This record gives sequence, structure tokens and C-alpha cells, in this order.
Amino acid sequence: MKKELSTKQKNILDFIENFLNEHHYPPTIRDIQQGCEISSTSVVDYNLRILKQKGLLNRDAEVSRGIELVNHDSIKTDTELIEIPIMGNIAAGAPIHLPESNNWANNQIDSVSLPSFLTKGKENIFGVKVKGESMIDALVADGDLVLLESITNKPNNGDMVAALIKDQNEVTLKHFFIKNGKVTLQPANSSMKPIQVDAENVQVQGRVVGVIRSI
Amino acid sequence: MKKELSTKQKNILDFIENFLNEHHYPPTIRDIQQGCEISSTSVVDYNLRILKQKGLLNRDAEVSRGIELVNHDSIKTDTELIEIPIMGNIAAGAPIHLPESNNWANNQIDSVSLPSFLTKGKENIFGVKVKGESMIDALVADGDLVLLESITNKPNNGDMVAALIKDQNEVTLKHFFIKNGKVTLQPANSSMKPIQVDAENVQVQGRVVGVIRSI
DNA sequence: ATTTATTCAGAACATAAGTGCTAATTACTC
DNA sequence: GAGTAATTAGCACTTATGTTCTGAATAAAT
Repeated sequence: MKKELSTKQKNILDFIENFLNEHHYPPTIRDIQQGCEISSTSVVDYNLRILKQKGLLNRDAEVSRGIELVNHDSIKTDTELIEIPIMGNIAAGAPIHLPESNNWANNQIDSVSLPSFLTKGKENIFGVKVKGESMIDALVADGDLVLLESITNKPNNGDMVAALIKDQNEVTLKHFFIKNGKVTLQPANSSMKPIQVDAENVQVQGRVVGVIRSI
Repeated sequence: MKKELSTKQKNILDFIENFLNEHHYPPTIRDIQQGCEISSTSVVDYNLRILKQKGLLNRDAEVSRGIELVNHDSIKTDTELIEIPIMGNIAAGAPIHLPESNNWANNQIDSVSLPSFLTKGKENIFGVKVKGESMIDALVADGDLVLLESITNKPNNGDMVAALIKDQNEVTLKHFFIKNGKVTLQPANSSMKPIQVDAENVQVQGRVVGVIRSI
């Protein structure tokens, strides 16, 4: 199969996009035929098949106007921006203490708007800015923004969490496992040693749902 | 005219919205009929007329699927989000070869909408999906989305780039340094050994501007 | 209860629109 | 230049789908 698109195929794609923007429903084959000045419906059909084969659009058989542009606006999974608060800094390893109180409320230092696919529609998402190189074992670099879901109940075993180790007033990003009242905090880098702490000594500040690095 | 909508009319509106989200084209009258368990097409038509009269949708006469929902997502314009293409997968270490041609055109597999702070207003940003655990030394995990800026000129020394090592047809994310025609590719993890290659053997596919991890 | 407006049922109809041929043409390859 | 593949033309066919008509059922008003 030829790799590039013919001018005719590009025209068709453009036409479909324009048509969608104008009408908010897809064109028929005959619409395309007229719009692109093509002599026969079969030619349109032929080229649409090729475009489908190349993954540029989808077609539903025997459905009028059953064309979906793969990369069109209306297909964007999430056009919605959700503003989430950035609740301060987080550090691990080299213990940088959290602000006085150990709740995160009222410590909002900033906010960012993120597309909803990053928050998966969940509520209670907030961000923390990583300070220092100490979380490399969680594949998190200095300056990264870590997205956390604040959870009330215990996390599932294996979840990556932001865990506050109370008696050290230190926060760390680790995989969380609990067994018989003992919590194991396992670095993502499995060659690093896990930490064992009493369950009462751990407060899970949130479940990690994402990391954003902007260079 | 009655002011409120009947349950049937609300159902129809909901159905149309769901249908649009699922298919990206509007339903036919008969789709609505089945979806809302209505006994006759004429009933659907009747209620659609009412909905049109109330300004909740538009219909194009004698046009199949000629329904447009007023206030639907696809009509909203959102200026804050920038859509960037995802141009395939990237892997390093365990060399997964790129598709035959070494240009990225026509390899778009998906797209995401990102807030503009991640692209810093730049054009020519695209994403690649990371496959495999082999880029841990760049603090990039399996499944991460790496944002690249396609650049024409040489990158600055120290930039992190996606570098294609031509004779191995292998791509890697490394810090880029050039000196006397020799390119040094330095892993982010400085304890790892850098790679030395001839400048002609390296093609910089893009400059890394961000990483997005969604768990 | 009678009238009136609204809503529903069922069917038939007309056209909108996808699909499938066959042949002609053009582009590519050897 | 022969031979093959890709593309185009034109047309017929079938299905998909909007439209319309008549009458019945229901709800609202008098």
C-alpha cells in the first residue's frame, strides 16, 4: 500500500472536517462527492476505504453518515479542563519536613488545569511539587508534579501512595503493602530496600494517580 | 405550549447525547425509537419537533441523522487545550525497532489534549508512548507519555533528546552533548555509562519537553 | 360529559444514501 | 512497451431513513 495520501484523500479529509465543523454531523458519500468534485460515489467509497485502512477515520457499514474522523475535535476524549490545587512540596529521602500542621488544607500554593483524562474523572485530586532528587527510586524527578487522590479508607496493597511516616514527619512515595498491622513501603525501584513501619506510624496522604514532568 | 419537558423528551435528549458520545454521529429517528423504546417513528418525529421548537436541538430536514444538539460538547470551543498527536511507541535498551520509514508522518496512533502550560505555547509538540522498562535510567516508566518538540537544528548541549541511533535503528532518551563530531548520549541517571556515537550516526527525533505518567 | 389539545400507533411512501458490479483509465514496474 | 496495480467512471441495486397520513388514545379544559 502506498504510504502517503493522495491529494484527493487529503481533500476528502479536509472536507469531512469542515463539514463536521459546520454541521456537527458527518457528510454522506454524496456530500463528499460534490464537495470534492469527484465524479462517482464509488471513487469516494474507494478512497474512504483507504483512509480507514490507514486509521485516519472509522466507518460504520451500512450506516448513513457513519464516518468518524479519528482525530477530530468531537472525538477528543476529554475536552474538559479540571483545575486542581497544588498543596505544597513533597520530599523524601532527604527529609524535608512538611509545614507545621500535618493536614494539607490551606496550604495551597498554586493550581493547574489538567485535562480530565489525567484525573480519570475522580474528585479529590490534588498535586504536590517534588523538591529534591531523593525520589528517583520512584521514577520521580526534582520539580515533578505528583498527582494524588486523597483517600479516606486504606489503599489497596500495591498502590503507590504518598505516605507520611509520623514519628519522622517525613513523606515518601512508595508502593503500599499491609500485613498484620505492619506496613511495608516498597520503592518502585525494586533493587532498593523496602521500609517496614507499624501501621499506626503511617498516614497515607494520598494515592498516586499521575506524575507530570515539564522540562 | 407546555413549558416542561415530558419524561419521554428528556429520555430522547439523553439518548441523543449518549449516542453522540459513543458514535460521534447523531442517531436516526429509528435509533432513538429503539433506544427509548418508543412505539413509532412518528412519535419520535413528533417529539423531536417539540424539542426543536424549544431550541434544544436543530434538525436539518430530509437529512439522515440531521440532528444537532444545542449545548453539546462538540460545539464548545476550548482554547486552553492543545491537541497533540501521539506518534507511536518508543523504546530503548530493549531495542524495539521503529516502523520501516524513519519519518513519523502517518504513524499517528492517538492524540491527547493537554493544557498549554505543558507545551509552553510551542508548536511541533508530539507525544510518544513508552514501551518497556528500559528507560528507567531516564526516570521514564513503562506506559509514560513522553512529550517531544520536533527540532530542525541541533539541540543544545545538555538537552534531553529522543535520539535515533541509525545503524541500530534504536531510539533512546538521553542527554545530548556534541563535541568534535562525536555525540555523547548521557543517561539521566549519571551512574549509568554514556554512549558515544558519531554525529552522522545520530538523528535527533525530538527534544524532550515533558513526561506524563497516568496510573 | 363534551370539547379541545396533546400525544401515540401503525403503516405506507419517497428519497437519501451505502454497496457492488464492470469497464475504462491512469500510474508503476520490469 | 508489456504487464500489473492503482484509481476512476458510471450505473444499478438495496437498504436506511425521513416524511406523512389517518385514526386512536389520552389528558386538559369548559
